[in-house]
Amino acid sequence: MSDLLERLRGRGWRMTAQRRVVAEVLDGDHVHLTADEVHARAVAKLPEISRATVYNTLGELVTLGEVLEVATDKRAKRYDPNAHRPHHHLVCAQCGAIRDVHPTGNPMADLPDSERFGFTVSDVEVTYRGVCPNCAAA
Amino acid sequence: MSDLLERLRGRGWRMTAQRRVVAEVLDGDHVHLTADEVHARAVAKLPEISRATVYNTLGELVTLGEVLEVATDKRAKRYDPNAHRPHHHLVCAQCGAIRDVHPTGNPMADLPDSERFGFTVSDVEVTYRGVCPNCAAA
DNA sequence: GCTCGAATTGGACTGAGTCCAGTGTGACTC
DNA sequence: GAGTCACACTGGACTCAGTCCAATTCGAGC
Ligand SMILES: [Mn+2]
Ligand SMILES: [Mn+2]
Ligand SMILES: [Zn+2]
Ligand SMILES: [Zn+2]
Repeated sequence: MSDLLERLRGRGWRMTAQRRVVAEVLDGDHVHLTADEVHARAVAKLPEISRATVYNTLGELVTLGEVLEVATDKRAKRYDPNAHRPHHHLVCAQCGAIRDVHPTGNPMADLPDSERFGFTVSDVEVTYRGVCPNCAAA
Repeated sequence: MSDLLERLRGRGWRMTAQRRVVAEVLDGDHVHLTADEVHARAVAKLPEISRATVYNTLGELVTLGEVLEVATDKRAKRYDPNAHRPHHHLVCAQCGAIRDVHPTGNPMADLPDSERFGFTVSDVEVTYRGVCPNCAAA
């Protein structure tokens, strides 16, 4: 994730301990944390970081296109650092576990003109739901 | 929508003025109201209906499978009376307008086993985003 | 090291939604 | 048509996610 910090510095981002910690927390694959989860993990590394700063930083990362907001459940937004490889999500309806998935085919092409109502369509978001192996075993 | 009331009565639903009004408000095509919008329209017909009752009734209709919850924007849930014809949504990124759409093809078939991580996948939700003709004109 | 504009802070605030104890009423019975 | 009572309704308090803001701190260029 230091390449992320590198990119951000290049874009004139002032580097602070708080921003570094938020970026560190958002590292890895299949990471989809809520803002409060990010805050909890950030506090473990930098005890006095505030909720407001976590929200500010997440908002900036989203604006910069480095992090995506995903709304897979109907509660808190989740923040997804995997912004550079387009993907969709597979969600466990029981425990909420989320995996990144890469379906074949192009759902955009599946929407005929007659179903576009004059909209200029620019984006598709696909969410698969099911039961994860863990929950199926229990 | 009186066929809806009929079905519900058949399932032992006690018929009250409040429930009738909520069902009336949720009539029509491309209807995707928030709970507070439903409440506002219900109040116009039955001034003293409470927010709690609107929430309760919407929750029951969802449980009974007569209404769907959709989370197209990241604010309030929306309630969709079009529960009996499967469909997806096309959302205007600017004004939030929502249309029901019926894409061709089956996105479920586009998720290979290797991308299922052992999940039992039962459902897919597709959201198209773009700009509606109204917003494009402005 | 200084300086100053940008970043951080915590606490108040908003909006969506839930919960609950007390009150009201639909539908069934006679 | 009145009586009953389980179920439904009410409004206000509460929770949770997120936003806002005035006062303070601090990174980085000089
Ligand atoms: Mn993801
Ligand atoms: Mn719909
Ligand atoms: Zn699970
Ligand atoms: Zn629009």
